[in-house]
Amino acid sequence: MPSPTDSTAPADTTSPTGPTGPTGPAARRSDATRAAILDAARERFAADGYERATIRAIAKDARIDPSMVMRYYGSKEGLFAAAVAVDLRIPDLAALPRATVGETLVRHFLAQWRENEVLTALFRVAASNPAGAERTRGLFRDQLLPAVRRVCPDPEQVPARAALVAAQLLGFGLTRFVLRFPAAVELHDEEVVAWLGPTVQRYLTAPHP
Amino acid sequence: MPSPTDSTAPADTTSPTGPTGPTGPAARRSDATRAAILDAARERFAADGYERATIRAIAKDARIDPSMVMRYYGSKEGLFAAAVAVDLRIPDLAALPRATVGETLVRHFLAQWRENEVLTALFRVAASNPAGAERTRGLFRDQLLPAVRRVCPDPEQVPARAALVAAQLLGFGLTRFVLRFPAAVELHDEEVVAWLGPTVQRYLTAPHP
DNA sequence: CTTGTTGGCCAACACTTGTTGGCCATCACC
DNA sequence: GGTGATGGCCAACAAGTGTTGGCCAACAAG
Repeated sequence: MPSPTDSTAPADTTSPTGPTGPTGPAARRSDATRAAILDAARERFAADGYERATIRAIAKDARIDPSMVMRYYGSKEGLFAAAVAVDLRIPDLAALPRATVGETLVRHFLAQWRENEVLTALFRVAASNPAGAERTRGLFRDQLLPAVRRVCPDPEQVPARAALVAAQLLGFGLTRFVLRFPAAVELHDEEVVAWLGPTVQRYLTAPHP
Repeated sequence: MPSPTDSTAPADTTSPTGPTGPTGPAARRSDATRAAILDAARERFAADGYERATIRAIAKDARIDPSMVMRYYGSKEGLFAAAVAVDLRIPDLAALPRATVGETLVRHFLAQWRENEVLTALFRVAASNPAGAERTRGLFRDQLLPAVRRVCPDPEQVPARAALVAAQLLGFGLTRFVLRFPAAVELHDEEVVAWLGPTVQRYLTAPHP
């Protein structure tokens, strides 16, 4: 499986737009199309899940031919991998007042979930697609676990505490953004923070019961 | 959409096994096959989700012809509806010591989830299938909401508290049984009760923050 | 102007899906 | 024994899927 960042497109040996400027690698004419495909893919995966988000539908949304998707991303799996490359940008919990880590995390995840439909796409797919599930486990392992480690002194307890935090945050995201329980949708963000904040705080810092 | 209990099979006007006994409606010769189909369907839906759980695969598991599935359940949607008819059997929270409702609920859901793979099937499907999502909203509305109402005096707060409970319980079920985060799988049930019990207790009985 | 590369589309392939209709064996009942 | 319903399978259909290869226009380099 190709990494999320590389494409299966022909290697860019020579830059058609002249020498690469100092601002980054050469911008190709097709970059706009590539981005349009990724946007459409995220939207479709978030709305329909993996199987029903067809390449034809994604291509139609991006206003290009389905075969272009294959040329740029190799396969549907490659497209998915590229579309849901997520960086949670979890703040450094060790740099915060210890009593506020719970509330901070809840606020952060609410914001992330709302502004990035990629999370909805990822979890919708993860529920019924092995590759998607593996991707979420990677997220947990590589991003949440290290963050929790910064706030929990006993390394032995880190996985359990991180799992509890994940269950709570992911559970609320699921009920609100994926399953769309009306009661979860209608809660104000401040209420959510007030309820979930202390829970996450306890999972992170309370002594093992 | 047919109700979960009725099938699209030809109406049983005359009982082939003689007059109906006092133990219930006539047992038909095909009942074993019907049950085998439902079992196989639950297993496949739980393992693969809606789209990849093909009727052909389900029929193969049940050792019958795919066309039988159509005859007995009308369509794939009808089969799904029949396969994931779930009764959570939530205990009457008003009959319990008020301080134990949280722990009781957590224990109850852990048991339900483990012994009934139907929950895994339902939530796996719900994440990417509108009909499945609607089904989970019905579960929330018709089974969890009334249970919470029995323990919460203020009707105005019931939906929010129920949503929080659902988020926590469903979130853990998701991480352990659907996404299979190792850290969530390895937690002992008693640890889960010790951590989640107080959370659910607070969501149910603590004063509005 | 020629030439080679890049971006793009069209048409098709091979396969799987849900679904349907027809045919045959079995069994209860007259 | 006849007869009709019931349980079951086989073969096919139409639609939709991911994927592939070939063709064409635009444009930069020589």
